[in-house]
Amino acid sequence: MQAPPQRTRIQEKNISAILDAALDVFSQSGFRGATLDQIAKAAGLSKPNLLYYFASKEAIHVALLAELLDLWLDPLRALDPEGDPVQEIVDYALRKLDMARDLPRESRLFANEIVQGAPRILDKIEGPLKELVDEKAALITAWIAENRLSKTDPYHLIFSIWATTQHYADFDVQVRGILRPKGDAHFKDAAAFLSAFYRCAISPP
Amino acid sequence: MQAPPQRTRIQEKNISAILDAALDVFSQSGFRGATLDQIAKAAGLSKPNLLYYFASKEAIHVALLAELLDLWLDPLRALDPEGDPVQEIVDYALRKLDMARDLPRESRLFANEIVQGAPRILDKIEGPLKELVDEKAALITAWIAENRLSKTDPYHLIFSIWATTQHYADFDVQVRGILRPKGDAHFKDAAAFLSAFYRCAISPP
Amino acid sequence: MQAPPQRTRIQEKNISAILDAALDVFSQSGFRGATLDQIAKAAGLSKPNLLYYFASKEAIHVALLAELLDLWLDPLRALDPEGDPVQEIVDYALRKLDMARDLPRESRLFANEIVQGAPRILDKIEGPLKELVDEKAALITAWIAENRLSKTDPYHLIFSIWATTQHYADFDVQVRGILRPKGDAHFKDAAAFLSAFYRCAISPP
Amino acid sequence: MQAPPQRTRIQEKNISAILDAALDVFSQSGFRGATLDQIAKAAGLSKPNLLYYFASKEAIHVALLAELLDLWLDPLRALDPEGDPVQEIVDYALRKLDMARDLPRESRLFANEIVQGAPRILDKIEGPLKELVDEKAALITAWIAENRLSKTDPYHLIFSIWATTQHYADFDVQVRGILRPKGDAHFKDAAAFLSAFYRCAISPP
DNA sequence: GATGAATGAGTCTTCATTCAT
DNA sequence: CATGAATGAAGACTCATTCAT
Repeated sequence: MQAPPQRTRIQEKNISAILDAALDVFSQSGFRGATLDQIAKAAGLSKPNLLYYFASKEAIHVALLAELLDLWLDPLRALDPEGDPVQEIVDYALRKLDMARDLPRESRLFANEIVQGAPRILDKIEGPLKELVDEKAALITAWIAENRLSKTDPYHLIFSIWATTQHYADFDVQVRGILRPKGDAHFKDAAAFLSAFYRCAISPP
Repeated sequence: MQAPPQRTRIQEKNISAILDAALDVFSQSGFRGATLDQIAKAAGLSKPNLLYYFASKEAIHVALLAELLDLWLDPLRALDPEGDPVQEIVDYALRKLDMARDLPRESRLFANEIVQGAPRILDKIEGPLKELVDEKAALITAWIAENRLSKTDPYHLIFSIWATTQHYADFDVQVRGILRPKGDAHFKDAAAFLSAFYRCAISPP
Repeated sequence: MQAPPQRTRIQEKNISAILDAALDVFSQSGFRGATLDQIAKAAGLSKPNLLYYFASKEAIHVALLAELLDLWLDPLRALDPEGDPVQEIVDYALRKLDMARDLPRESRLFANEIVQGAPRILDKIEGPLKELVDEKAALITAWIAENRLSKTDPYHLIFSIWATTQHYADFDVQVRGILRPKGDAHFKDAAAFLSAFYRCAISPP
Repeated sequence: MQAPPQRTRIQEKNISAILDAALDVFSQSGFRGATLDQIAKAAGLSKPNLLYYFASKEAIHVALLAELLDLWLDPLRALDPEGDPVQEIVDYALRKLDMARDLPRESRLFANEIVQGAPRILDKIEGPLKELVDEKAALITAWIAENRLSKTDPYHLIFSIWATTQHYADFDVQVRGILRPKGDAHFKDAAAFLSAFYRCAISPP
């Protein structure tokens, strides 16, 4: 195990600023659409100074994805074998919905990346993500075997939770365009909808 | 009102080739990531020839979106006031899933566009799309009022159908990465899952 | 065998202009020291137009080296097994000296490349060049065996001819600095010197 | 006249390290191709620290050339008016060959510089170098007048010695490419060749 | 209709040098 | 003495678009 590289306060601050700016820009424009100029401006740094901290545009993107993947998977990790199955899953969906509301940039960052074939994160998908999903799918399968959930495919259940919740971040502009002129209120409606929806769909007969 | 310009067979063929090539490229790389070179090569035409048929890169993209929007909304349009509500909605979801399987490029084209704020299609969203959704939401509301569907928010129901079905096209690489080494079989599983899911969630008590 | 790509007159002209400009610039500044701006200016073309004809700066350099290698080796190739050994070798040296006088840019191009480790031409050196030298060295060895030349190492003889003649191109500025204020007259002196020199050194006892 | 600034041991050591690193890098990549980063890394110092000791990249290069010029000319300086002319000249060539073998970096440093027009050392060439060569050429001329050497142009004789010996350092990669798979043995062969060669060419009739 | 040729405006990246401590 | 941080200037290369035929 390697000692964590000691970072000065300036480094800490600038790296943070860069990653935050990059999240802004990458999530809105995708990797190719984003420019270092935009990121530099958003971070309040000069372009070469960006490259003093990160070797390349791609390195920034990769660092960002790596940093956020954990955060992104936390709700699924929190699925508790000891909890009540129906409640656990509904809670999971609601937590994901909260993240879509509170961290839409992060959601769109991943959406952009994956829609375009995940060229910079495929290994993470086929590695740690698959492992985690396999583990939780096994848990759900066990719950079903114990008759504590209705019979459903655990993988597609998880996919549906991702889809229905991230939709509110990734397709935000469409959602708002259709629900106009409502404001953010729709997240409460969505929560009610999804809550009822999943409860009904997975409650054991 | 002007008569539609008479198109020769060559024009017809080339425009088709361009749009098909553009669909390939834009859906995979997004607007900014795509280059006219790629499109020209895929279409088997020279770059200036592309611009003979379309005024600009953006014009190709816009034409493509416009052309596909109708196709894309057909399943929703087909929601039949005269049909059986539950069956209609389940069928709608399944038709959308079929489209995700058979026309993933189209799905990703829209996904790319909307994730990045729909800069070239926002008017369509706030216009024709909103109208159509409003209409069908009213239909669903009516069905609920007649007690032929369980009480749910019609807008979020529609969003959830979009999300859960398009997910299999837009996040295809992630789905496959997690379900590996299965092939395309997962679409059958998804159909079964979604069918049961929606039937359960919307059937009237 | 592939048909040679048909080139239009414009292509012919521009490619020539680029290669000639590149020879100017690369031979004077080396690969790293040369800039596309300089080459473009010398060729009377815009920088992107350069890259319309050659994929990259390196491609120009490689094309140039490839084009000139043949020319560069012609004098050695002309070493005639049927001729008089001493005369053949003296003539070879003199022809090389003529080339150093008439094509100093070409000489310096190779000098620059080889001094820095020949990163872009090593395969040519270890391939065609080595083969040609091996062949001619064998010829010299045969001549020696027939007692028509004095006993000398053929490889080092060839190296010495390269060195002594190309010196007048590669180290031109030094030669002129020392011989100042003479003009080009020194090439005649050099020819006399080398002629006598080699004749004496290789004539059979 | 000012007293030479007293240097601490640290300064002495660092300046040495910088010059040695610079020799490595400049001789391999030329002035433009070399970067301060490479030199700093090779010297084990930080980049700003380099510039504490030398005002600029160019200053390092100039210091290096100046430092080595003396060393480089020592063999010629050693040409002894009291010695035996033929032996003196053959020894000179052999000493130069030893230097090409033992100090190839130094040779390539000058080669790089001179091939590119000697922009940073032209004054040295036209000054001290020319003077020394003039002096030794006069010596050779005197020897010839005394009939102790064959009649040859002393300047071109000196050039040929430079050329044939430095060739083994400057064009090392080509020499090795052609003589492959021999190792360093070729220096012994070269010494034998040059020794016989010059002895024959300059011995009085 | 079609295309070879050309380019202006970017876009990422490098690098010698300076600043601040 | 030493270095982490920062940058202006330049450099290679890209690309949508235009020109000329």
